[in-house]
Amino acid sequence: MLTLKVITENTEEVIRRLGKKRFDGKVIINKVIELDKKRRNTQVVLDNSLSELNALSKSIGQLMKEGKKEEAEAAREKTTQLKENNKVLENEMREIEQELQNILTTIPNLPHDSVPEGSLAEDNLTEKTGGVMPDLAEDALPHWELAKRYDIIDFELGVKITGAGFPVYKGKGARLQRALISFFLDSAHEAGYLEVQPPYVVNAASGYGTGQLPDKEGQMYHCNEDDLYLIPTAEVPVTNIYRDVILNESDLPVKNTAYSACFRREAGSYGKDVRGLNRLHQFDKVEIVRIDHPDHSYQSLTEMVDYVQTLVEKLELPWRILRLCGGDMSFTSALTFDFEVYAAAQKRWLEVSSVSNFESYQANRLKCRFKSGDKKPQLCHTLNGSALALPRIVAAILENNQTPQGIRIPKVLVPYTGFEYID
RNA sequence: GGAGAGGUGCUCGAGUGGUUGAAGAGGCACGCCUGGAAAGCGUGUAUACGCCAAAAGUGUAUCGAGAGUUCGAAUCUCUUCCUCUCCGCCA
Repeated sequence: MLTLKVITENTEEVIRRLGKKRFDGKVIINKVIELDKKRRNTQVVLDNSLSELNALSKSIGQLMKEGKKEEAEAAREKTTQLKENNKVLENEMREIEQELQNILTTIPNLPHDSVPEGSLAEDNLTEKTGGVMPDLAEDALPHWELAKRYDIIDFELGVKITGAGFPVYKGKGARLQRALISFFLDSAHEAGYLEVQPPYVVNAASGYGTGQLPDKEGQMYHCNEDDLYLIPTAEVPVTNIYRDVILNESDLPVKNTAYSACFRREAGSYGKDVRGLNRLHQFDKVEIVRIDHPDHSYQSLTEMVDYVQTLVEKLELPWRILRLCGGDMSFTSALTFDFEVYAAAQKRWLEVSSVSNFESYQANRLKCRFKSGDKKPQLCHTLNGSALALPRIVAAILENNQTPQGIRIPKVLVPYTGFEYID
């Protein structure tokens, strides 16, 4: 959520920058400013009125003590009207604040100045590429065929047990999953991230804190009985560790990593995008999260991107980094880099990581602040990135590393899998 | 699921209607003391939203949350959420 301060002090700039996100803010921003003005005015009147009532009450107490009954009685009568007046003002205030809040949650974050213009995937800027494109035979198989051939991932079985998008990993398939998780967690640990194991189910306040609610309500699985949500990413529980927290400036940057299963309803997805492992309702991911000082957050973002790059390099996959254009970025992000790896049989780039700086947008909802010395608390910046999401990594490994003697496991993973080939 | 207890500041903990934003202790910060440290002494130590050009200052709100009683609520009533203990069930 944008702060009122930013909106009221840099109105024109806010509207201009929102335009880059394909969000027409002219009307809505002016509405915010108007409401904010109304809110201030109402508060002045209300505060004065409350103040008067407080003073009156105090004097009544005093008068009673002194035994001046009549005077106290007179003062008491005066309070009646004040109280009625206050009630009206309080309701008005509440309505204004509610409306303001409702509007603010519909305004996306401002994109960073370096975000390219555009609204389509084609408008994303390729920042960097690396790795070697595999030279596959004409009859190379897509990963869902390979999964079947080697009997390592059973999509039909998942359909039977749960439904589409919930595959069952078996044998070396399951062990590969576990190997990747361990490899990613160990790497993050070495890079200085504190490992945490968060809950996979969160309350509404947490969903709201990171921005899944109310904007993306329909994307999360919801447990009606207990009013809890299955996490779509570990970002939600991990970032919410810092909800309503005031950190010391010296604690920054906070660096956390977590593995979790992720659950996404993916309503409306179809076709080749959801084939095989390309898009699942449940998948595994290791996430990195940082809470940082505003002056340092872009340095952190760079470090995180560099870190993720080391992962895809170690996995020997062809990769590229995209700087997302305004229209392709998430609602809450200020700057996002996507990592894609090439799946050579599908001949497609697959997104495996998204690394973002949310600046103070999430922190404002979370009320995640830091304090330096005796200065006023200030909003932190929050960042996160996948490091990495498993299914598409697995898809690319299967497709790119297919050989006549089986699927070759990247060297870095062999100590984790305990085997060199899936055969 | 059944029964009970409880939710106060960074922490512990007092507080059953009237300068209580909240005693006391601890912690922390700064200062004094010291050759240095400890001890000791002193001072300070919430957040949000306003007012003010700004600082100084000042108003309002906040003792889990919401509503109510009252001139006045941390204190009384109701609702609700959460935590803990015991029993039951159970990885």
